[in-house]
Amino acid sequence: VDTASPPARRHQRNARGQGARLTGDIVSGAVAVIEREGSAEAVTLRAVARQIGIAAPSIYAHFPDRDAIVMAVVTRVFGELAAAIGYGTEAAGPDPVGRLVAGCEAYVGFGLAHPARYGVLFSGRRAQDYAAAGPAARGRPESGSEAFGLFVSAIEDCVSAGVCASTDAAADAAALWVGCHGTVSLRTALASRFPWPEPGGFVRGLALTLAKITVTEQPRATE
Amino acid sequence: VDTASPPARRHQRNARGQGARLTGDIVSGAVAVIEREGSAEAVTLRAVARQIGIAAPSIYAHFPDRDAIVMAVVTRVFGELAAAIGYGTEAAGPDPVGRLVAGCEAYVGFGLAHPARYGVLFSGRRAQDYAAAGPAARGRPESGSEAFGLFVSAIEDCVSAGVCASTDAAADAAALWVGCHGTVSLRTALASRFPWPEPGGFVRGLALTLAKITVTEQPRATE
DNA sequence: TGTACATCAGTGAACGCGCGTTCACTGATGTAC
DNA sequence: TGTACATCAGTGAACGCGCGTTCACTGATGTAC
Repeated sequence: VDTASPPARRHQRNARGQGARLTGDIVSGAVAVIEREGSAEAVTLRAVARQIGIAAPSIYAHFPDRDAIVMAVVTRVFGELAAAIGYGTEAAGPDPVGRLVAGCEAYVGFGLAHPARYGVLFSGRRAQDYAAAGPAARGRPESGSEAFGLFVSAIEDCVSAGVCASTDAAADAAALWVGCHGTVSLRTALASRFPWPEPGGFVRGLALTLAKITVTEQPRATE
Repeated sequence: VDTASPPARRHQRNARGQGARLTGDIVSGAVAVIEREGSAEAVTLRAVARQIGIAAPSIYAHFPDRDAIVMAVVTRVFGELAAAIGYGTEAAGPDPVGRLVAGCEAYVGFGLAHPARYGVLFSGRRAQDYAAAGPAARGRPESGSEAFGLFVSAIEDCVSAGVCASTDAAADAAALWVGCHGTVSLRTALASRFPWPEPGGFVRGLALTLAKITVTEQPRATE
């Protein structure tokens, strides 16, 4: 592997008072390294510094150590994942079943489209602690719970609409999350070496089954 | 982390003609390192050598490089997993639904009991290739498929017994595998930071749902 | 308007470490004659 | 029964590398007087 790639281009010095911008650049550089190398192990201070064209010690003004960078990456990627789910859900229209299915498809779609980034969320033994307790997560209680909360409300909406037999939204949301995560994780790991059913229908079926949906086709509810 | 632990004890030299025994010891040592450090990243030639009390270069007589050791570990652990599933299934008795549920519980139980070992199976981007194509896997076609095959036959047995609505055993076995793997992976990653339902009932419900079981209590079929 | 100074943003060289890998080797054990 | 030799199982020192981290520093820019 061509690990020691040259320093791309020299990072342009930030203006006085704008030094904090480099913090974001470092996180972006770490994500770029992860995407290029395929794993969070590749996030070293020197690799990140090369990626964005700075000297390695410059990072210490922004992060106390390597783990803090990975922590910030986890927080950012959890945000991207939640945004992808939210976007997919909104694009699906008003039908709660359609929204739930679209949210799950968006989750799986994000994970399969960005396997390295997705993997960072669950690879580190302590990644989840970073996401919840790290300095970059100030203001938001638990990044991991954001995705879970979206699953819970999707199920609750279906229950309210009378198309879902769930009596414990939290438990069924956990099953839904397990299904979506398992799909991404297993397909990514075993890749093409396995005769997988096509993801589209598979995820839809998984979502409808695990969420205990009773009426799949919901004709325009009000109008 | 106390990485550089002392060499435990000196490995006793194998008798003439028994040099191949060290091959197995190296794999066992690698598994021990993984269990102790929690990740396959910790498997270095020197760490494994320290673990079993040999000099690092001695490994080259048995494995061409580091990756080959990890490959052999993956093959061994896939075997352990399949054995655990088989044992759980057999202990459940003759009822096909009970056997299917027990197999899933054994899968999840193995994964939660040995998270580091289980993680090796799916962590490396190429771990699955090792399991199928590596020299240590000679004679068995695809280690990963072993677990999958057990899921398929469990579903087929339920269909034969008339207690399962599955019309595509392979697709439903994939869903079952996704559910079991997702449970292990997500619970391991998020650990106690999340209000998980207790594993027992959760896995049972997941298995019955995903396998499309129609009759859960099967009174002694014949007798 | 000038000038000394503080601060900011970031650098370059160096340290000690564990790593994979190579090399020439050592010492025990079996075997041909 | 002896002895030279081949083989086996494994060693110890050394290499060059990328790493995290430290240290003293540089040069631009704003600010007090």
